[in-house]
Amino acid sequence: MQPERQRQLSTAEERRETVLRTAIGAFAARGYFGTTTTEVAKAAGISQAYVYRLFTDKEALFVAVVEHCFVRVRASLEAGAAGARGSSPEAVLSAMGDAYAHLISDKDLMLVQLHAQAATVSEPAVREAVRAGYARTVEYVRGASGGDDRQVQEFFAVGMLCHLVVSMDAGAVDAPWTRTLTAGIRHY
Amino acid sequence: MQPERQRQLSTAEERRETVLRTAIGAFAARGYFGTTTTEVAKAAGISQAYVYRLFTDKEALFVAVVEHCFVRVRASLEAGAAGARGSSPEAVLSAMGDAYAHLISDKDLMLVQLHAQAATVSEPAVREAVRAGYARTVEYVRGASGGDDRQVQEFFAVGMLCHLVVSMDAGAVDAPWTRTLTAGIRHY
DNA sequence: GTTGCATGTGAGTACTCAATCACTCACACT
DNA sequence: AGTGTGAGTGATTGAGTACTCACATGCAAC
Repeated sequence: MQPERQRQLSTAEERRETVLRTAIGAFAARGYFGTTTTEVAKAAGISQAYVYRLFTDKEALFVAVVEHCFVRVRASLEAGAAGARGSSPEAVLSAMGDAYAHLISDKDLMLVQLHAQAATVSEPAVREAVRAGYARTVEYVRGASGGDDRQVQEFFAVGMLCHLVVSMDAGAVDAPWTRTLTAGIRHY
Repeated sequence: MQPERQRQLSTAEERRETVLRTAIGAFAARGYFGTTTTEVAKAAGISQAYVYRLFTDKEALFVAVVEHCFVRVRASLEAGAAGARGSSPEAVLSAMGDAYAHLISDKDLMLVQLHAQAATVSEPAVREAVRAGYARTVEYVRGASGGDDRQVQEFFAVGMLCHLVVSMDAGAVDAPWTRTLTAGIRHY
């Protein structure tokens, strides 16, 4: 027998990544204030006490989750843009929008962004993370698409409208007003 | 002396209105989960116990606050539209946007809307209130402006972008990315 | 002025939450 | 086998939390 990987303990770094991944699902439903560290621990399959060995406190945990979300969003935009390199700004923005629509077909990622935006008001650390996340994302979208201010702004405005539609689950309501708001918004 | 109003006790209905008005400021900072009923009581100048005589529970209180916000938003849009009656859809939408910008120069109203949107995910009663609020608002904007689906959708997309900008306090950050996001967004 | 009812509160209850700590166990290395 | 270190947990704590209830007070009508 080879000395194949058989240990039952993970490294702290692996655990941290597991927590970041699974905590998205936990925070998605009830946000920063409404989600307990016990729920996060359960989602990651560890004890609540151990959460505090991996992250200094609940705020640091949430901030790490938010940063993780922004990284994933950017990765998805990059993948989308890669398929339309050299095209017109409109085409690149459309490809990015499409990639993003795929990314958030699982709603949790988007919901965490929404909750982070709300928590921003009272939690300075979260505000810094969200600002930094949008700063990088806006500049990336501008650079990769070559679009002007107007186009980039519209890209994010539509993204925000998307957040509204998803949070209300407007897709589940068939009415003129939901059709107006969701018109042309891709979802998979 | 006339029998002028001199009583020190309010009617329950008056108190309820006071609570709705002042609770906006309380909920604005930390949202549904993060705000305590004690804070709401303090803001209204009554005891925490009495909050529960005026509203059946915290959820009903928050829902009432959210509905109150939507009423105020609609009133402000109506006032804006009144000043541009008979003009082109673009002009009416612009007047509405201007009225809304004035309304939310005090950020609390907008922040409550944002927090309500977030709470929507896990609180069905809040979801219903938010859906009903947007349903009426979308139809009002459509009817009063005479704009088509595309214009109405953009009106709300810009509104959502506005929420993002205010929640992050992007106006306080002077950088290319904030200038891109806030370009053309009125604030007073 | 006393009766009846609505307004309003102080002092709780039962519970949950973030955070801590003493502790056990797994593993690599000698 | 022995030892040092990092992974991981059960039990607990102290500070809130939503919500309740017995009781007080204001006020109008008779």
